[in-house]
Amino acid sequence: MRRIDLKSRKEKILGTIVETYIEEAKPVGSRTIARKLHFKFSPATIRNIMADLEEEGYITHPYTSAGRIPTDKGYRYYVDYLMPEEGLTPQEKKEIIQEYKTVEDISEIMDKTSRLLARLSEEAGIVVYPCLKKSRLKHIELIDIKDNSVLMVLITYSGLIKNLILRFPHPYSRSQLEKIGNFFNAELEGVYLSEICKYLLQKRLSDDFSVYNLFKDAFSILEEAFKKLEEERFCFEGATQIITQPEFEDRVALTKLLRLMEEKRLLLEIIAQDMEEEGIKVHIGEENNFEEAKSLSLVTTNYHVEGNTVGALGVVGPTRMAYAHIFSIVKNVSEILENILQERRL
Amino acid sequence: MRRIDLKSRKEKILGTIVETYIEEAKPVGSRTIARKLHFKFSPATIRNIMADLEEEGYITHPYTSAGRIPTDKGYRYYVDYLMPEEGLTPQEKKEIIQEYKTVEDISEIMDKTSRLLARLSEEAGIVVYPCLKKSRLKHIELIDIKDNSVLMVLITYSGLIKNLILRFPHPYSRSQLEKIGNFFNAELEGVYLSEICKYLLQKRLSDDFSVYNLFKDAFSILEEAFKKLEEERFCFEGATQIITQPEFEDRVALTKLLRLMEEKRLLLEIIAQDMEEEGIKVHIGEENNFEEAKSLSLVTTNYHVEGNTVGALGVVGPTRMAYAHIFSIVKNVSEILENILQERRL
DNA sequence: TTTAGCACTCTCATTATAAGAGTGCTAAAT
DNA sequence: ATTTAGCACTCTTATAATGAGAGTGCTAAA
Repeated sequence: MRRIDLKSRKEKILGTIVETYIEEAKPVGSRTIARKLHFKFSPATIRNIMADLEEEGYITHPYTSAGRIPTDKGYRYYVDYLMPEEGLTPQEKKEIIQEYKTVEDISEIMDKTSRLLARLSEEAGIVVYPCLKKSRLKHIELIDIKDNSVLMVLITYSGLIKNLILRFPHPYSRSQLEKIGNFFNAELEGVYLSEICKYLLQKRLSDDFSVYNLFKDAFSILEEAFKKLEEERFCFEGATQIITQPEFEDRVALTKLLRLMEEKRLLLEIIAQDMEEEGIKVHIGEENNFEEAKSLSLVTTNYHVEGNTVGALGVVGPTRMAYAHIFSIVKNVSEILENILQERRL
Repeated sequence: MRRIDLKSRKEKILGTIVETYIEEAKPVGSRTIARKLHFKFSPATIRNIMADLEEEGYITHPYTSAGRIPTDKGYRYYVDYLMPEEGLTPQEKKEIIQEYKTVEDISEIMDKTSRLLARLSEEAGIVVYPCLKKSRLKHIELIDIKDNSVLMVLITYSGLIKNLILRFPHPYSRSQLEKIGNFFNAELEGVYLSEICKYLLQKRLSDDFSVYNLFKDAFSILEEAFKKLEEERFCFEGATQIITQPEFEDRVALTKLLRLMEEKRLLLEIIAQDMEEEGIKVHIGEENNFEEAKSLSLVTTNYHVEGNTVGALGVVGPTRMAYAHIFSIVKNVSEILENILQERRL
């Protein structure tokens, strides 16, 4: 949405309404605004301006004579043009450092990140695991575990480690496995995981048949295993605390929200769509395509390792959320997450 | 608690009160009971008996003249002596099969199990990961990943696979790693993971010094890594749906519950304590040691692989929960989980 | 020992009432 | 041409009052 020319006085009042409503969760009256603006305008003047803002669709009345609350359009204008840039408090920064102090494996990092987002924002936090497909292979190890089963350990340059169990139609001897493993490592090192199958298929036509023949009848097994890497995993934390917000005292709103919590995949879809686009994105209420999410807002961003977008994270809550603060939380947490992942790359 | 001699008429009435209250969530009156018992007794008779039951502490009044609700003692008696043995409906059995149809790695199994418990019981489900310490080592693989870092893959006979990253004070060559790996596999195969450190320490005094010397300065690293295996991981699902139960409309009760949900570790503690004891355990309300859990009940059981208790699972909800049904859910799900884990062992 | 009858208690839903917050409009002030 | 004060009006919310209903406990009869 382009910036509409709201004269600065109007903007100040809209901003005050939005911020006050975010804080207090109840309709904002003209007197309150006058006070917040140090009586630069009288309540009567403010009422006139509010009538204009309402006509233009930035705010509404819940009933004839209550204060005003922002509409989605109002929040959108606030987020795009009025929102101040906020930083985190030293306290919050300390909390982040503290949380990440003892992390080891990736699922722990994801867990802690989503908890952090939830706790700092006092809404729900969601984090999508770094996606393997966009990482380059550093090393493959094949370990014979039983009969026809082989454990394949994939290690990527981005520091991700993934175990896959392959069930072949017939057993391989240890020396055969070693041969295949060496072949894989020689041929596939540096290749993006998403490309591996394609790459192997091409090899079929190439020179080194002796090893390829060893596993070519098991190719479909490999293909299927690599498909597993496509699945997006994610963490979601804080559902319970967003339920206690006053907007969900209403039984209908609550039921909708609960359905969404059960079907978290819908949220994943929203957040995954954003992944391709750089920067922090905000989705406000009705802007969301899913019926269940139309009373919610999301603040999301993607995160990178070695310059590649590998995942996304964000905060989910009612449309009445502390956008400025949450913007800053999402920004900071994603940056710190990037640093941590960066340090772990191989 | 021993069976107190409640004459069978009393028992019938207590059972009816418990079951009706579980279903309806509101105090049960004498007329309702009379109807449920096909007017074998008049409401007046039932009132007399209820007065006795109340005096003995099995039921209470919320206020002078409402119906009765069971006390924790009442629920306890019901669970111990009155509860019928219920099975699952074919529908439910189908749902379980369906859920487990496509499972691959252990975290997926745990995830699905907790979701299953939550969905079937309409309460919250909790599952503790199989504990590695109680598994015997089948194979160790050491993979050089970067500078001083080595990936250690532990494979157990129970089919669990665990990756640990070891950061050594100095780098090892590939051939050194292989030597150490071979040594480990030769010496440690079949040893319980909890015993490995102790076992290696004993080796210090033994004959084969040449390999032991290679890593003995890194022993503390190993020790620390193995300590990681002690941590209990778990899944918890369904918190949102137990919040909607009428008992949590009260703001105070809700707050307590939310704190518990944030600090899920408390639940873990309860469930982990039960692990040592065989069979299905029921904890009712005040029986729980934690303040926050005193209005909740847990139905838990442990599960086994190869005869060893390796984990636990259960259902958490308000004291007014469908004990008979949930008992059956916990029993069936744990059995099926055991089968699945059993099939995966190596 | 069981049951019918009845007075009594307490909740819950409904209604009435008053206080309060906030608006919109009009007319005066700047 | 704006801005503001004043005021009537609207709608919510809290509180109290009321009555119906559910269910009890007790007494006395079956």
